[in-house]
Amino acid sequence: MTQTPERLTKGERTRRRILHTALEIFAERGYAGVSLREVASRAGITHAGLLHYFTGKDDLLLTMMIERDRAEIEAIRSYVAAGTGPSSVEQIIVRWMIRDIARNQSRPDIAPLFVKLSTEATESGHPAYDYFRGRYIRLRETLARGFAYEFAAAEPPVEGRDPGLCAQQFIALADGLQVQWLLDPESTDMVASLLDYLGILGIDAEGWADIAVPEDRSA
Amino acid sequence: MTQTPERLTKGERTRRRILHTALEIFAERGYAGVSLREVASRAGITHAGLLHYFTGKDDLLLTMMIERDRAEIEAIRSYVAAGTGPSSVEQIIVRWMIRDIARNQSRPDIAPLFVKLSTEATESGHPAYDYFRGRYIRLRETLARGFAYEFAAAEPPVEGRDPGLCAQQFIALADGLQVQWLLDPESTDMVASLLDYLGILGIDAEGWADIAVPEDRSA
DNA sequence: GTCTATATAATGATAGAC
DNA sequence: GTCTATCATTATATAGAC
Repeated sequence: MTQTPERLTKGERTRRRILHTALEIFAERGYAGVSLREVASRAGITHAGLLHYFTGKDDLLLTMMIERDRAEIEAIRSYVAAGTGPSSVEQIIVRWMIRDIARNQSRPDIAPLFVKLSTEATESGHPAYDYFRGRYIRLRETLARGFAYEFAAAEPPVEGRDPGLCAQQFIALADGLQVQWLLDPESTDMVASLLDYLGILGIDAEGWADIAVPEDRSA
Repeated sequence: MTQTPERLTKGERTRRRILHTALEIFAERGYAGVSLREVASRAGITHAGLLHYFTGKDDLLLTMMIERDRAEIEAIRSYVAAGTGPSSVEQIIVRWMIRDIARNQSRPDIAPLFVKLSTEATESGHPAYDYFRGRYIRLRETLARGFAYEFAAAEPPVEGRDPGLCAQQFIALADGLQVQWLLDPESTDMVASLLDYLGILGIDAEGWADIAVPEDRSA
């Protein structure tokens, strides 16, 4: 389905290396505070070389975000397709997010990026404003269906809670915990906090952080 | 206790105007993405004029944050002192935060600033890293005592919940909701969401957004 | 595919006039 | 108390060599 790295052209490999590096640096220091020269340098080329692949800084940012989203969505789909039980996205999305945050807590990757960029992008006119707006809306919808499923599947079933509101709260909680965790990792257990929230709702999420999921194969 | 604006020296008035303007612009577009020239220009002076009052950009940021904190703490203290009932900070801090967010939702002010800057400052080495780290720790402690009070005061009293964990969740929720609200104000009711969370915990927070509190008198 | 060289603009900061 | 003038640095972006 996808080519193995060895069979990629040199250009394609460079392009991916740039995207990977950009993700790393933007995750560390946001968008406005990072220069193309630095991204390029850490990717082993000059900034002029980088601009051979992307028309500019905005293009790099948005390409990176969209590419990353695509990979995430594909990972979820393939997990569902190969799943041992769950046969739709809403049946695994809440667990997926828990597992995702658990993984990020032990090996930070994309989460700090999203939190930093999403706040930075809240100013209308920011190159990623539309992207993030749409992303949050879609995520909230998907997660709302996930909560509706979990409420029905819970033992006993959860009554009287609005899945949309819970989706909103869950996302907010995850984002906000990320900030506290980045500032003070020792005193912030994101997974425990999220599982506790699910517990308050009446969802027994014991062990959700440990569900087996195929790892990302991207560099 | 404080001098009236008319009696301030010209320099002091300018200094305050700069701080006020900086807060506005940093709240809009973060720290890294804003230039001193822009702050100065919107404050009606040149950037060299601004640097007469602050040693540099970092100094402006930190002075602004600390000054703002001081005003907030004083406001809480004076509310408690003049209070009709509650006689300590922990008895009103949860309600205060709800009211504060309600006010910010109708007239955005300082909240977008804190969310944007706090994420930006999560990188160690950022000029405001230490400040935000300390601020979150203090806020969490204060709020934990607040939750302990509310749990005991609830009807019926709330048992078996960790006030510290709730404080962490409440702050995370407030921060995260702010992001969603900034991106999509129509579909995000921060106050309703927070009151719902308190409701899940067993705290009846009906009307907490409307408690009367003396307004800030600062420009 | 990546480089050097360069154009152009903006930044944080300083010195010193007024 | 605020300005103009200027500096050194860095930025994004382009043109064209190799």
